[in-house]
Amino acid sequence: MVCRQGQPLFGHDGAMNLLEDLKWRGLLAQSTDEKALLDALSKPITLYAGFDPTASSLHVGHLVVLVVLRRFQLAGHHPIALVGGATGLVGDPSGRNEERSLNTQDVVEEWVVRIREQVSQYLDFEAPTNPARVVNNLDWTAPMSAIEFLRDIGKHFSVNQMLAKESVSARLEAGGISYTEFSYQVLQSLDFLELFRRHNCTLQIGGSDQWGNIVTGLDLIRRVESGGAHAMTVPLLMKADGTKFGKTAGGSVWLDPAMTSPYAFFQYWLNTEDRDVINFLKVFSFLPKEDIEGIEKSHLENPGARTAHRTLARELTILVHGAQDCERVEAAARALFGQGDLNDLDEATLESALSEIPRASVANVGEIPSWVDLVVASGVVDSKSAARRIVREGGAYLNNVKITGEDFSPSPSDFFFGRFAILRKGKRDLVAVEVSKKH
RNA sequence: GGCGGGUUGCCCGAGCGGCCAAUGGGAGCGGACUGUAAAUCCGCCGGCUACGCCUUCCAAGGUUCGAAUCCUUGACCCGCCA
Repeated sequence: MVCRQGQPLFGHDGAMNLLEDLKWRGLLAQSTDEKALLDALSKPITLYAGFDPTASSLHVGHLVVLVVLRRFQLAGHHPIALVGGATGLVGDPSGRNEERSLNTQDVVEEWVVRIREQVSQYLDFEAPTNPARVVNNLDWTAPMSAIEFLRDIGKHFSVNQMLAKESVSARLEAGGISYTEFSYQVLQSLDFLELFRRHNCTLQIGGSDQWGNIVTGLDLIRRVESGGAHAMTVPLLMKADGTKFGKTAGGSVWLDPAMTSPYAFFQYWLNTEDRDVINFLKVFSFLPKEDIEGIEKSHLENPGARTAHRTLARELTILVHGAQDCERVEAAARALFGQGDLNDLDEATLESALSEIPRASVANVGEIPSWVDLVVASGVVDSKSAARRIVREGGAYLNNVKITGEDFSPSPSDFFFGRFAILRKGKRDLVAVEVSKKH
């Protein structure tokens, strides 16, 4: 699994292949001296990327870096995923114009556990020559005393330079920064130094907003260990319309299936704008260049077929949720969304399709709440006012048939197999209504 | 510690005693057109037991027939000075 046939892993050519591929995918934003990096990569190196526990799950934005880490592993290098048990307690000022509110230690601890699990999913720990590692920076930060920190680490930092960092200066402009967040770059630098010492880790990768923090680490390594190391960042992904990637009305698209269902996840990618779809395939998929170019060609010839979108959705859902889930949610979408008549679906198909989407339960067919109440109960809309508005505006459906009347309620005969009905809000938001079994 | 400015709905941002559930923009939502795309156009966009009622403009008090708008106190933010 480590390399594609015919591709030399190492040596100048191997390193070249890796870098050229990253460039072609648009994954190279900045790096330290490219020749030096190329030289370094001609032998297996150890590299790392850090992920701070700022929520109980990572989201699709993190996936860019995770996937790059994996690309490096596939090319034979040793990846380390660092979970920021320490840095997560402090808060990175990068890219924020406001101080973060601190999370409690308990909460961060819990998130560390979950994120550790998540990052592990994308790396191979069984690889015979280059197994992955996961580390937690709390392990070397927590035992350090304040005096040690100030004398051994702090002494190597110039406040002048720290202030000049974009992440800090932006905040000084915007209104201020606490000493806590100001110190973040020191902690991150310490991580790089520590991994350099422990594992001879000589490359850190991250989002381009991390460039400042990363090169500060390089300085520290140079000063303390006279060591040479490298840095590389991936661009912050933007959508063609200039908005942030990975956000929906409901917030982030999470990797945790409990937070973003595999169905919603698949739909997110399927609904990618045309202008972005090829770009996203390059960034996220492991499909080789030739395949993506082929997809691009057929996409341009017949965009309506949405093959590129479908490929993207599939690749990503398989990567994050596995092939089985992908198949399930795709089948569900086909069944519910397809041109076919809902009446043609058999009970088992319908049941499994409906299990993928938001739902509302009904006690028995004797007393069925209104369409409005059901949609609110499912969580798909926030208030009855909003649900009523949708009915009024002609966006309300029962079993693919438009309904009118704000007080409309489904009747018993609307339930397939006496158990299921499907509500739709607008073009693509579906709600399953299930009659719960009698006790 | 002193002086000045600020805190408005998801975000930005008007309003400066009644005409305010509160202008405008963005986001979002529905419709039309399409391809479960984009752009465009139209409509919506606090809640509810809904042509009426209820709760909002940092918090708590107060003035007034009446306050987001005035006063007092407090919290937080910003700027200048020490």
